[in-house]
Amino acid sequence: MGRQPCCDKVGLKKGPWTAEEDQKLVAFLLTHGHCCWRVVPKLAGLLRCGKSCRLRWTNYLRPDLKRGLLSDDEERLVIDLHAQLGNRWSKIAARLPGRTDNEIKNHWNTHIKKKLRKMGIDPVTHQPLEPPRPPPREQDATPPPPPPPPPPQEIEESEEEEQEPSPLIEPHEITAPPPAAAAEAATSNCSVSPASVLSPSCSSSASAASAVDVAEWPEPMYMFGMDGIMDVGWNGLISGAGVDVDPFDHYYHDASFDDQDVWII
DNA sequence: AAGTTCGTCAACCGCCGATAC
DNA sequence: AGTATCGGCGGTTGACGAACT
Repeated sequence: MGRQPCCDKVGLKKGPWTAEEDQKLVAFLLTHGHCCWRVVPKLAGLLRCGKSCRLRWTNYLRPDLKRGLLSDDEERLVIDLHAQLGNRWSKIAARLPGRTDNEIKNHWNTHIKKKLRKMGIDPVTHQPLEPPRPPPREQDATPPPPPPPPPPQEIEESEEEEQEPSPLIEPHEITAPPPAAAAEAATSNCSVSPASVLSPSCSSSASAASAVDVAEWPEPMYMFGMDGIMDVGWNGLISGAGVDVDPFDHYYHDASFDDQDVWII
């Protein structure tokens, strides 16, 4: 006999989260924290499985999350860490406070990977790509496979554990901004007011989740002042003028992107 | 203006190690 | 000791908006 199932998968909602669901989850977690995700949806009054709640919280609702594009420094760090760690996004995310593995993974797949390819860098091996081959003749229709790429430089696990991880805020440390303060925070930064400190206990009843009036809770995208932050992006990075740090400058020092986002060497 | 293609990203899926029973 | 679930992770999907034709 093992543990109880996470969820019965029957009658559970899937797909995009609604504002009301977000409100319920945030209200519950900010009030109670979480001891096990399985009971969170039940206590919070959500028709979701615990796994879905955990994902929503860690990837979107967590108050310590940064939103917006990665900064130049963050991007460079992601590239460096990826060269060392490979697709271990959670390890990479641990080095970037306020960023999630999902966010970094998406950014890598949609932005960085493309840029590296344009530069002739293999995003997997971080080595120069093979130059484009001439059309194959009949004789070499089946060329020998290329030699296997060298494995990415691995960071020693022991060394990694010795290093101090980025101080992400634990659920029991999260402070809940009062709705009014949250609205104010939306215009400044993602800092939250130390109005209350959470306990990880989940012994209280679900009724306490209604302590935060749903009708007064701000829109989740704005509740922590997430949007509009760090909207720097590649335009500032590649335009040339006034660029101090280029994540790729250790690949090609005499190259840049033009206005059409085309790599110029 | 309408249709199509492309880019982005939130969310799901499935696997794995740890662990409760 | 064996079994089944939890929590976490990485890969993938699909909805949606923007850009293009």
